[in-house]
Amino acid sequence: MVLQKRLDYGFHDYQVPTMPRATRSARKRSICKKGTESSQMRAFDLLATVADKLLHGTEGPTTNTIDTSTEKDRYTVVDKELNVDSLCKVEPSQGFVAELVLSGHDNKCDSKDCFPQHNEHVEHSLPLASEVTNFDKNNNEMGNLASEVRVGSPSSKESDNCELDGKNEVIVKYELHKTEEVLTRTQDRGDDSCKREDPIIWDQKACVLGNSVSCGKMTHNKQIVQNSYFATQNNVKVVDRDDDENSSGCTHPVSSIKSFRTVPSSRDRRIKKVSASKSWKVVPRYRDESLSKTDGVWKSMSCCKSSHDSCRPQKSQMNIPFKKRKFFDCSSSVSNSDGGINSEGVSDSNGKVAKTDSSGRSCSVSGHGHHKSFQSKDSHVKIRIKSFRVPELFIEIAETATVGSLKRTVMEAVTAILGGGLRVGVLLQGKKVRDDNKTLFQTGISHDNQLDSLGFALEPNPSRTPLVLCQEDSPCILPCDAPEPLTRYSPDVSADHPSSSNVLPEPHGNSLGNFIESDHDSAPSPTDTSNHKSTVDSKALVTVPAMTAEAISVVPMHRKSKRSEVAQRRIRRPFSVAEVEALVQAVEKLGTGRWRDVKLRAFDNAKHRTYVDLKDKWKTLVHTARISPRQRRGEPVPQELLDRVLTAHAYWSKQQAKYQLKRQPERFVL
DNA sequence: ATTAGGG
DNA sequence: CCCTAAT
Repeated sequence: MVLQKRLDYGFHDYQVPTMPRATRSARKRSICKKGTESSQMRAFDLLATVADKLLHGTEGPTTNTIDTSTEKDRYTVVDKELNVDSLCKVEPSQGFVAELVLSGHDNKCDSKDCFPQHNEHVEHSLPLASEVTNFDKNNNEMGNLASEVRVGSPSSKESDNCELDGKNEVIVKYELHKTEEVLTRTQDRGDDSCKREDPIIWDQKACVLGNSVSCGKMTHNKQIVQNSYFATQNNVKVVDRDDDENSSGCTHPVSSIKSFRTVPSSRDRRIKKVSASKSWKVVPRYRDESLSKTDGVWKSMSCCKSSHDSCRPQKSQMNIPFKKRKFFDCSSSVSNSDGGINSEGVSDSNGKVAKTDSSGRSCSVSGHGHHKSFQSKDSHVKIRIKSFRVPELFIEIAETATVGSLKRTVMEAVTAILGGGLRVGVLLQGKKVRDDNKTLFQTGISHDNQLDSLGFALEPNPSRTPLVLCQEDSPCILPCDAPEPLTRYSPDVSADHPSSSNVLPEPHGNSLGNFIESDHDSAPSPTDTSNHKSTVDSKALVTVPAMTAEAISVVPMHRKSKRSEVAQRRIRRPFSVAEVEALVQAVEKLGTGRWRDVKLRAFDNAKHRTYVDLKDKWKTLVHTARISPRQRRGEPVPQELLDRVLTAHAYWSKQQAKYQLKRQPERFVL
């Protein structure tokens, strides 16, 4: 057939190259495939939205903030699980819960009611996380609230003497941070001080940073929390997720959000694939440690460790009665136990939000009480997640790497995690919302309802990996799969040596398409690495940005299990003019329909360009050539090339048509 | 493994 | 770019 076809196209003389064929490895991404897709949508839309926000909000700032200097070679972000003291039952499992904070009102909450009874745990948020800014900016109302939180870092408001259930006395200091600051803070000193090279350390000691926060067992301690973090204990929603997986998360095994690009209207977002990556394992910590970032500093707190150490992965539910929780909600935040990520703040479109329930109640938030009037008409639910924490992430990078590369590396790692290594869970009133088919409204997640009790959790995709629980002391490390480092460069090699610093691949000789970049430029596509799973299973936790020439290696820390690769969407690599030129030239010669040959002829060295990519590029080139110049985006392609595209396309289309006509009769005959 | 198309 | 169906 093939040959026949080629002949038809007119390439009688065509010779099959001896070179290796470029193949696009099949990805095994979807462990859970089809069935799940459609079903997961609704609630998932929300999740997707969140994810998008997360990514967007994060990117810039996040990367920028990282400061290598403090770190040695390794940068570790560790996530601790949070626990509520008394409630401590909650075990952190692998999931991460987002903490939602209701925006704003808190300031006002003087009333004791507003505060959580229990200690709060402070969470340590990943720098990344970030706050989703922009969101709600438009709302004035929100704006106020939001601004309180974020803007004006310097300003801090304090509410003192709030007592929580009498147990704890909490002094809350609100500090407003600008988003940036928050992000920025990432590593700074705050971290340093608490930096855990050794997670363990953290547990025990409470780090006190900044002025105010001290961590420790919180139970009856007086704590000062800055920022919105205070809220919480009550709200803590424990996630049962862990083991639940069966029931819960697993429901849909999966999911990775297909694309993070968000559409403005988040609602339509769909999540498509399920990724199987289970790989991302978070290390469960049995300790309750939590870090909080308060002023930019991260603090860790440990709570009730002993009791909790029990390591029950399970479901710990909230001990707190619902009512109380609500109560507490005023304060606004919901925290989660595990801590994967915190998000703060959920608000509905009106700034009012969060308080809904509570509003009526105790929170004396000024004026915000319940103004239904504010509610959005469109019935859209707006959610603001201030920050997400990312699970433990280890990155190893050469000292010689630039800060910029580190930033990118971290960004990539985070993106990878978010994109495929984690799945998002939705918690409502402490319970996991498992039915993805329900609409938000049906679930109760509506603008005027319960936003305060809404939580998001980042959970590792269910992997088969056994969960390893950490022992107390060794909490750390662990369980994770051992994702292998992805290095795009030499995936295979690197796989074996996780720590190996990678390196640039040496440029190979070019073949025809020399101009085309060879792989090394290319970012590691998960695909590439994963393909060779034979070597090891690497999870692509991290991808290294292509542009960096520097050798970077990111290594996920835990490397034990082997297994699956994370299916991740390949990074986008726009075609350069040179590539377009090569493509056009090849197509002119070979015609359309012979993408493998085009690949071999012109892109043999560009491993990241598959024949499918070339075919797609041609498709887009044809489209581009047909639209007006002003509608074109990206790096402008010389008109001359576009003209050639049209010419070649027309020519080959005609050829193909001829071929078809010619064949038709034959078929009938047959 | 490739190709062709839709998304 | 991804995904699928059809080759």
